[in-house]
Amino acid sequence: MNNKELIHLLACAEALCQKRGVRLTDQRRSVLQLLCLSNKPLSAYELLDQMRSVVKNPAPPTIYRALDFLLEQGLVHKLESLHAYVGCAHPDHPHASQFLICDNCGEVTEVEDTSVAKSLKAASKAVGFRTKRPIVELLGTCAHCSAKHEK
Amino acid sequence: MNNKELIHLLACAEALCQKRGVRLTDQRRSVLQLLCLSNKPLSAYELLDQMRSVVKNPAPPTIYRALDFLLEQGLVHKLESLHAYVGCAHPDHPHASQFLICDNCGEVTEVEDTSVAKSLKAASKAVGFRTKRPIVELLGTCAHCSAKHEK
DNA sequence: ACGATTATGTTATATTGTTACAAATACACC
DNA sequence: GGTGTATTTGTAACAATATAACATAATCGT
Repeated sequence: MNNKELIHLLACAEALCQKRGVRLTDQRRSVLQLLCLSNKPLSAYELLDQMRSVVKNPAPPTIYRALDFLLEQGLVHKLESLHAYVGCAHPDHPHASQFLICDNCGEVTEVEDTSVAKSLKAASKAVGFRTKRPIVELLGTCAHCSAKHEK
Repeated sequence: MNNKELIHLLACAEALCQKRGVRLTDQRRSVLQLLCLSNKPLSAYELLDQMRSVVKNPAPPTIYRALDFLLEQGLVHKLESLHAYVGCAHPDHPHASQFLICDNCGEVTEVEDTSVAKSLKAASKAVGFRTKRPIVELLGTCAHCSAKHEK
């Protein structure tokens, strides 16, 4: 994400929190910012390292609390299969996304496929299951790496 | 899983490994057995505890190696969101499954929905992504717990 | 029987995440 | 503005999950 995008996203996050009556404190904003500036998912402890340039002696709870908040507000996502976190690409509307995770270059793409969402809904409805949090992470090879490997 | 089912599943696993020229050793079989007998997912360390009744001094690698093998052979699945493992319900054919995980009672149901598989395939194909391992875990409330809660 | 491969034993350590309690800050209300 | 309350942050210890490294043992093909 470039600088202009970051500024827009932070403004968006700010507005969202204001509207909801929750506080986007300095620490929370910093964590969000670090995630958005990174071009790859960051683990909690990578975030912890990077936070040293922002606060004096960050400890694990510092990060996990900020992450908990941001996850609740839908501003970041957790990638369960990587134990890592990414900034949400579309924080302005609630959504169930899917993640395409390239195990070659590490690139992660967030997509929102309505057809996937629909079929998941149908499958769970068929057995009376009420989904609160759908986790969809596809591990594989991105287009770029596939092409490169075939050369 | 009841005893008869377990015997069938172990025989099936045995045959599969034979066919593939890989070894289903005592330890591996024990881990598979423990997972299949459990009515809920087990963490690696729960397995480790239970293995004490089978081998003298099991250490983490004992379990993780067995799990690695069983995962490779498709005999067990890992639930990324729970850090836990379950015996595969249909080991005899390769498949991409989805898991419905009840966060109330802990029940996990493995389903194989072709419509979900298809839409995931379409979504990834659209961006040139080649999926090797699809992870689909729906966290929510199972039918039984939903009904109970409404009473 | 021999050498090579595969599996296991053992110790230590890395990584990820939580608990518990104290101090500080922000907020609502008077 | 002061006061009590709720929220956020600081800090230390620890729990849970997973891997590394290297030694020993079992198995397999020849």
